[in-house]
Order: sequence, then structure tokens, then C-alpha cells
Amino acid sequence: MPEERRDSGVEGEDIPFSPVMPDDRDPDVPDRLIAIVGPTAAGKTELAMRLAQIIPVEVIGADSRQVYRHMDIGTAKPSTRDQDLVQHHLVDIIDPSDDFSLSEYICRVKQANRIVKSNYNVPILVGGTGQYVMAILEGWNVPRIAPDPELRARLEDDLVTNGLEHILDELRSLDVAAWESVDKRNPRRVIRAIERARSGHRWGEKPVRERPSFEATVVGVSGERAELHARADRRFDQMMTDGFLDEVRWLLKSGYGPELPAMSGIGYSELADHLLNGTDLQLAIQRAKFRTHRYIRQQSNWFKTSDERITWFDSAGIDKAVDFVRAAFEDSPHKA
RNA sequence: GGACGGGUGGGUGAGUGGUUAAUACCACCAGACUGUAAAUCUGGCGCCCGGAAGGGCUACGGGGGUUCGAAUCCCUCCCCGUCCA
Repeated sequence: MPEERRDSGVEGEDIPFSPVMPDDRDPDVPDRLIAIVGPTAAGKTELAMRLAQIIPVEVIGADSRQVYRHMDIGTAKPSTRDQDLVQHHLVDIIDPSDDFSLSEYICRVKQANRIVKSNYNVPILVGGTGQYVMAILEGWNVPRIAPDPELRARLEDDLVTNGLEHILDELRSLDVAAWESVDKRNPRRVIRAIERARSGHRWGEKPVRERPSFEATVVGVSGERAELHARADRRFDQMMTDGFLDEVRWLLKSGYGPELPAMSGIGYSELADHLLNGTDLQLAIQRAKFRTHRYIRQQSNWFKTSDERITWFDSAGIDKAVDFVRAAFEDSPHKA
């Protein structure tokens, strides 16, 4: 395997631009796309690797935690072996201390699509971050407004000293439409709305989403809730034996503190709490497992069994999913 | 054997005569998402009927009692913890 296969546009600017485009359409948009969605630990990665054996694919990660370098065990990142076998994009692209956001994600997916397209491969979107997946599948229009740490800090102070009403008033004076629409009980959203309004964006000035042109085959992998919990618990135990605690210890030692968004992930914050504050390890592990359960539940809000765009398969029956995608792919006019 | 302390809903744990089907937290369930998302926020959570308002039933270790009314007071039994023998 050529070693350049390991991703990819770290800085984003130096993405090679293929001189020969497959067609004259937007090079950032694939003609077709396969997506694998579903709750954590259900077997999405496994399915992706199976598909890679029969279809010329490159993986596009849709996981808000696997983007960070040095966070491998706890994020259940695809193994280096898997990454050697199949080109992965949007994995290991930033440092744990770097800012990341949905708009950044979307931007980088476009870059990745360009590469995949120039390789005459099919992008396969794999991940459990519902927001990322849906942003791609539904073509969300996300304004590129970078986070403003100073403003956020000021507003958070304001929130503590003067209350939510106060910052809501600020939002109203900036953008009434935004004020009408925000979740007025969710400080985080109010702060973001202010941030947006202050940088000159008006609520509703652009359509929220624009249906993408590609043909998408979306498969879901899931199972009974109790079984999902059990699988996730087992996987967490495996992570512990694989050295998750050492990974967190290393991150902390390397200066990645618990206050970083990257370190707020499941397991990372609990284990850091154990290492830093002496919280009982078993308790920390149990908390992380519970949090994974909650995560699974929330993923089911993004990936609904009633969603007609998704064809669902049971975790235990990956073969059927492979067959389904193969059939869908063979019927497609866009074979590479 | 004696002296205290304690037994509360799936768990931890408040409550100490009525406003209590019982605070809070966890678990669990459902939902939102103009997007920091493995984040943040909302709702539900004894059983039955009802769309709701509401109604009915059962419940704070077991049994008995006091009271118009008890998780809360008394008696008794069982169990757990600490200390003294």
C-alpha cells in the first residue's frame, strides 16, 4: 500500500485536484453514495469493510470523535489495518486541541468527495454522528461562522450573573426571527444564535437545506435496545483491556486537558475524572457505559426505524446488508 | 445478651401526622436539534380508565394499634450496621 493512502488533506488546502473529472458536474458532489448509519457498536465499520471487498469504495467518516488524532481506542476508530486496506477520509484529521464544527466537516467532506471521484471510487459515508450524516444526506446549508470564544465566554458569564432572560433579550434585539425560533430554554443554542446574529447573519436568509443531486443508498444497522446496550458494554470493557486508560493518561500528559471539547467524549471525560480527581475507576466505567446507552438512544432520534430512506438490517445479520448493497450497486448506472 | 443507628419506588437517597404516588440524582423511555452534537436542551417514569381535566386501586420491612387522617406516633416480630459484653 502506498503510504499516502493514510489521509489526506490535513490542512485542507493542498487537496490534489484531478485534471480529469469523471464528468462536468460539481466535482465536490458524488454521483452516488452509500451510507451506513445506526447506533454505536452495532457493526457499521464491519459492514463497511465487507463492502469494500466487493465494491470500489473509499470511506468517509461521519464521526465527530474519530476526526481527532491520538484518540483511537475510545472512539473505536477503524484499525490501521482497515485504514490500510481502504482509504479513509475525515478520520485523524485534526488535533484534540483544534476547533471543529459541522461547517468544517461539510467542507472537508466536499474535498474528500473530490478525491474519491477522481479515483473513480464510490464514497461510503460511515458513522454514528447523526448530525453529520444528515447534513450530508440532506444537503444542509451551514453558515461558516467560526466560534468566537470571547463572545461565548462573555455570554456565559452573562448567563450566570443575569440569567437566560437577559441573553434572550440580547438575541431579540439582534434578530427577532432568530429569537422567535430558538429553543429558549437551551442556553447553548441561544448563545450560538447570538453569535450568528452578531456576525451579520439573518435567520432564514438561506434555505436550511438543499437536496443534493446524488443517488444515495442508505443502510442502517441496529438491533434490540437491550442487545445494543450489551454490545456497547462489552465493547467498552474491551477498550479498557486494550489500554483506553493509558490513552487518556497519555492525552492528559500531553497537555490535552479535560476542558477541551475533544476530551468531552464518552469515556474520555470519565476516565480523565478518575485520573485527575481520583473518582473510583469502576464508577467511572459505569458512568461511561450509561452515557453510551444514552448516546444510543439519541442516535435513534436521528436514525429512525420509520425513516423510509433507510433500509434496516439487524446487527446479527450483516450478510443480508452486504447483499442488499451489492444488488443496489449493480443496478446503478454509475458503476465506476 | 445489652446500647444505639437503620430498613422508603429498578438503584442511591430526602421526607418525620394531612399541601405525599412520595424531593433530588442515577437508570430507563420518548422527543427537540439553523448545528459546539459522544454536545446542549425538553418531557415521561407504581398500576388501571381517560385525549385532557380528572377518577379508581396499591405502596414507604411484616403484623397489629392510636388518629377524622400515618412513610411519619405506639406495640410487636423479622432483617441489616456500629459499639459494649
